[in-house]
Amino acid sequence: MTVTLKDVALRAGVSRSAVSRTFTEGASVSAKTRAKVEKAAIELKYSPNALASSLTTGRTKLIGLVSNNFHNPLFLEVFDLFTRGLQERGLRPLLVNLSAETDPANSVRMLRQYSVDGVIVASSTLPPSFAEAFRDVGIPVVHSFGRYTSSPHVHVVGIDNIACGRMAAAALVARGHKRVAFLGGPKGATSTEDRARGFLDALSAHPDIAVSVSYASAYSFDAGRAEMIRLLQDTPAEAYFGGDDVLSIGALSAIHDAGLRVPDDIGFIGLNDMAMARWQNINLTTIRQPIAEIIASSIDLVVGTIADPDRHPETRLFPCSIVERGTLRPLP
Amino acid sequence: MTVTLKDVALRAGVSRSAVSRTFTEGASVSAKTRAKVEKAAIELKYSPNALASSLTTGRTKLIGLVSNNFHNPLFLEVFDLFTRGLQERGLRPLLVNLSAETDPANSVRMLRQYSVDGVIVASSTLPPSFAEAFRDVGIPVVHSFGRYTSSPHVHVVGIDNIACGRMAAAALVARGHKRVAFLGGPKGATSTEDRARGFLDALSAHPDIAVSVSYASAYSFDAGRAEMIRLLQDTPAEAYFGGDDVLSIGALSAIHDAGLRVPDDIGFIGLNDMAMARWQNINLTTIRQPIAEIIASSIDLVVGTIADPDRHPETRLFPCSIVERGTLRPLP
DNA sequence: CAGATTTTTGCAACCGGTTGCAATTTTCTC
DNA sequence: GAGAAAATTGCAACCGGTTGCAAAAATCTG
Repeated sequence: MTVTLKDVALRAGVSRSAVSRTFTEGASVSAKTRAKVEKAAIELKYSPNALASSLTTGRTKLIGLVSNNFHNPLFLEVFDLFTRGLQERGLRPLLVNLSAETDPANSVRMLRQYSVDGVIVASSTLPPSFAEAFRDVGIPVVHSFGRYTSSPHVHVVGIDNIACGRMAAAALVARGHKRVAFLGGPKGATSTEDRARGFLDALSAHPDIAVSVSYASAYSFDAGRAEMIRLLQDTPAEAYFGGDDVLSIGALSAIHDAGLRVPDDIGFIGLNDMAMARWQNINLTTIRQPIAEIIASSIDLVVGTIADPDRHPETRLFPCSIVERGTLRPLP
Repeated sequence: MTVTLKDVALRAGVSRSAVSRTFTEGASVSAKTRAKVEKAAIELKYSPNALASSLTTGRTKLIGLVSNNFHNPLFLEVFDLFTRGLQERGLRPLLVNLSAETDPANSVRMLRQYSVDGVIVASSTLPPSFAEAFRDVGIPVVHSFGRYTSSPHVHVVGIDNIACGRMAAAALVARGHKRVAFLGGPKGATSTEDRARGFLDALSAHPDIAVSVSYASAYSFDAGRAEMIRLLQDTPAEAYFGGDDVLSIGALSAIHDAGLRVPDDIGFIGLNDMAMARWQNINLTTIRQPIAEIIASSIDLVVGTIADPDRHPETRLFPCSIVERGTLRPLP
């Protein structure tokens, strides 16, 4: 059924090595044999078996793409960019959906069985130890959207969440709000922890401003809405920094339903700038995370690490910026 | 660096075959050797190379998941369900992002090189010929969200788009609307063509109702909004059937911005019932497409076809139903 | 055109597994 | 405990490729 090297070799009247060589970049083949082989290959519709060759070359061109964010619309953009970026370099994404799993053991085993050349962990909630589990078994790995550490054990590409927290605080302070709050994502998420830290840190310099913090159970519309509904039962703050965009959108829906107006009664700033944030019916003021750059850089890094496995772990943080839209009142 | 069968065999003091057999379901190994092998395997952290074994078994457990819908939030749900469903059966999704490509040649070549056991084409816009290209080279394939044909050449799992068009028409008719319209997705998309057909077909029985049709350039917020803005320059219809949910949400934003109220001034019904449709700030009346069933059935079918490649092509259509929310006035 | 150089080629071993077969060991039967 | 049946085991060939090496062919040199 399947056409192999041998079939092509037979038909072309050459050795199997000759066939292999015509399909190997930079191998030594005369124009004459190459022609014969290519002719035979086309006639037989031959296409080389990438997995068989991986056995000797040690390269599968398979990249494990591991994520646990299959409910945040931002991640559709992330998967789009990752898959396209990988494909452009001739790499194939093997997708792993972690769901609620946080133990790397299964993913590591599975991706090792498939001899992936490298792994990209795309998650803003998993701890650094997750990606480290891949490094521990010698698989090049980069953690995208991961947490910064001063002495990283694996490559991390993302944003400075602490700085983002500060940036959000500054934006609210600049607008003269006296009661502000952080409505974070799930409490254990590294990104939420860091954003909270930066936010509180920046506000500690403003003793006249009242600050509060609470957490939604997930980076999701429903969780953001539920938490905001809870907050509205008491006296809410004047302005909120939402843990991310989708959660903020959920919170805003609760605010509208309560008959309050945005940004007059309550201001909101999100984080991510996902495509939906600029939809005219959402129009969310937010902190833009440059995901295209993060992803391109992650791919670069994993490719580089495949080429040089001893490469020193690196942290690449990209600057974020505020995108002014309609959920935060203008600067005075 | 990597631990192989031989290393384990050596350490356990048995033959390579014995090691292979302990890791093969249902092979003949004594409890004693199995114990020795497992001990050695654990000590060496051995895990079998799935690709090497695929060479002899002819099974990679790799499934190509091909899609061109990386901008429609519905497809995040689709990818989530597919990846989880495949993983549960021990299958690994190799993701292919078609972007704007509509020629199957590249995907076919690539997925053949990786010896995928089967392919799932997840797209409501690609023509049947796309999936057929896989069947032509002997790869089991199912087209999810594909177009129904009476004598299919490949498996198709999805909904009856023509019936959905009729259902939408009936919903608008039942509400007494006299000027209705279909605001479709991209003109070439099979799903849009069929929905338009069903819609128009059902309305042809109502000569007193004025019908019009137009097309957005994509199943996207921006395209839906742009087309609606165009429509609002003239006299718009009283009620619209939107090609899908995300496009409908875009159209609704234009309607709101024009100062018109929904559903009083203009009614809207979408299609898909993606997660966002039930967000309280969207609250879209829509036709629910049972994606979980479609996906589970697609996986069943591809697995079944891998087991029996001569299986006759099958079309499985799932019933849709209207989900009443806030964008269509209640039945009189 | 002979001899030296370079390029091309095929052989054979190998990558990490699986599997049919025959030999060996274990278990069963009486 | 002997003989037959069943279970286990290792050998060796194979899956579809790649690659070092030496032989063969082509090209260059004077």
